[in-house]
Amino acid sequence: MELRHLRYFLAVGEALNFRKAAAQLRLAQPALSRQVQDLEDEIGVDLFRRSPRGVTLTAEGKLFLNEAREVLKHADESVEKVRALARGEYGELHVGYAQVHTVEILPPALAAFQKAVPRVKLLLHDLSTDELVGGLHNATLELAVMAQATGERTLGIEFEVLRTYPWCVALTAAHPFSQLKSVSLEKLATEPLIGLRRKDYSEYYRVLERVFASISAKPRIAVVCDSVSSMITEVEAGCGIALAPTSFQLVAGKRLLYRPLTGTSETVSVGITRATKGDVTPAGEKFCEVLRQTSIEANEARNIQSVRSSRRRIA
Amino acid sequence: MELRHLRYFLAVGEALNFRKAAAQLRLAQPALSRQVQDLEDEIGVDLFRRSPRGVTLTAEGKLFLNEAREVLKHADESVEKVRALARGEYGELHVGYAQVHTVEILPPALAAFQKAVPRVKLLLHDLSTDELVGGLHNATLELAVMAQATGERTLGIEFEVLRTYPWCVALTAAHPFSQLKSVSLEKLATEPLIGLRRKDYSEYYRVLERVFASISAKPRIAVVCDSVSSMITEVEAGCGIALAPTSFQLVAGKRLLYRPLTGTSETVSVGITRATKGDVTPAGEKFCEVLRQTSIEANEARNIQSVRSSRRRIA
DNA sequence: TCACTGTGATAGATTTCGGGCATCACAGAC
DNA sequence: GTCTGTGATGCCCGAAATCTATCACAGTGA
Repeated sequence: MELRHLRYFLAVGEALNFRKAAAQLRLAQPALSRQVQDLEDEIGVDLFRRSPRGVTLTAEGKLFLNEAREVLKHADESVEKVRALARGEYGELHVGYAQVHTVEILPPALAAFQKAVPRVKLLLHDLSTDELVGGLHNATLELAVMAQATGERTLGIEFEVLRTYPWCVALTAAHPFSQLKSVSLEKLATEPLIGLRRKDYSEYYRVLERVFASISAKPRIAVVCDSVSSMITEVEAGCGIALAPTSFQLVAGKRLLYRPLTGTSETVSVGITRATKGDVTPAGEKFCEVLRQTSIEANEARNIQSVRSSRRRIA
Repeated sequence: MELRHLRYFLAVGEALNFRKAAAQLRLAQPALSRQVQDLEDEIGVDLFRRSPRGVTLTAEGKLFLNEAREVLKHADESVEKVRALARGEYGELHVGYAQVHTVEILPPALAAFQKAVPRVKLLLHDLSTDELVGGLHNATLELAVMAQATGERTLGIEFEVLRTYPWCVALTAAHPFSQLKSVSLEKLATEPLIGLRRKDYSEYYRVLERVFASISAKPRIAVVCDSVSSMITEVEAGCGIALAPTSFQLVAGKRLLYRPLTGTSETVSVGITRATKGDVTPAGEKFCEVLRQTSIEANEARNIQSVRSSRRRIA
């Protein structure tokens, strides 16, 4: 049995007339008769009652008509799915992300992506930097949206900047630095800091040590936190101040105050990370495109805003 | 696209080797390669990555492998269903029945039928005699298990006896007739009877009048009931006695007493009723066969019992 | 009553295409 | 290097799907 048999049977079953069905199929009537007969022979059941006045479906024919319709539909849908997968409009997409660095980038991208390709199931994995890199290496993750990682583990890893955040100092109104317009690196070096656990946030330490090395100092970590949310709590509780990228503000919001850090041009680059020879699916490429697009749009919106505020300052 | 393409693709996708897959399909390798290429061309997506060392599935290929498997399974199952329908092992079967007359016949038949052909969905319709005959005529019902109907409406209706029940008199211990071993027709004619509504039980009246006509009498119906259950209640309440087939005992049980009716050889025949030119499906025929078989078995069991009880009487 | 119409089936010719054979090109293994 | 095993390609044959022409049948209508 071939799909041809089902297509032909379906046409006859719907037209209840071999000649008309044959015309619809752009086929001569005898060919159609023959194929339908072959089908009946093969399944060993009469599907039609034939008479010189036309055909009617038997009970078996009625059942098989629905079945044939479904099988053909199933086959069509299967092909469509594969084509959609190839176009990046269907399938699953595993994307890792770093919570703190992506609060600004990810939400609009997700919204735009779901609108553009609703049939792609986007599976988000909130992981630490090390886990993200690991996931990309072992292909658990296709892409990651995160701060740029450095060091040996990034061999075979590609990074594409979407946005950069300068570093700032997070503190409470009670802290003396809150009186300053900005905090210099030298001043910061004298302060006990709230830091993150080295095990999960090795990148944070890498930056911290690089920045302080530029003034031949070492950071004094007074409290070690295992997550950004506890870091916020610690700072809020007045246990110390924290060095963080400005994206931090979007997470902590008005719970804390923020001051620019001077004395370094170090920034945090946030963007798309992927394995160099990890195969990114069409859906993955599409998601990258959406990320780029929404990032550009967000940057433009921010620039317009900053132009406006500078105008206000001028005025 | 034909099922052949799916079968071939499936073989290659599972073997991940064209030559081995071709051997399994009892086909030369080039033919298989060609067909799979045709499939890929048609859907416009590469399903395999080919190399001189073998083949691997692409992501699209993996998806389509499952789809192909399902479509082929779907097609197979469709054919199997139609064949099962033709064998009477699948489908729906609408059977009407008369509650009172079939308490002995139907339950064992249903059990045996469900065991024999579990994939047939048997739909039972508890209806009055007139509704049953109507259902057979308009093909709502394929078969009915009921007491034999007579009169004009049974034109084009066939009946096959499964069992006969003599008539008896149902009464309470308080009634004087309860002292009798049996009740003669003449005695019954003097009694006010509990009857059924003529509208729904025309057959009952036909019999009643025929029986009493044999002694040139007319039945005195004191109370008219619209169902057998209310008839039982009326008799139980002492409002009168009722003429009923002995199958009645199986419904009313020990709530009432029963005495044989003498003076008539009239019996109620219960069996299979069908429309003469109504097409009975294989499943319907199968159900008839089960009805006959279980009826025979039940009759044999009853005969053995009656032999035993007569032996007891002799002893 | 008899030609006419429309039905599906059948017979034989034709064409299409699925499949077989021989062979090629390639990449590891030895 | 040779050998082995992989899939692809070119060419041919034959099965089978299709086409044309025709038949057989049963209503319809003049």
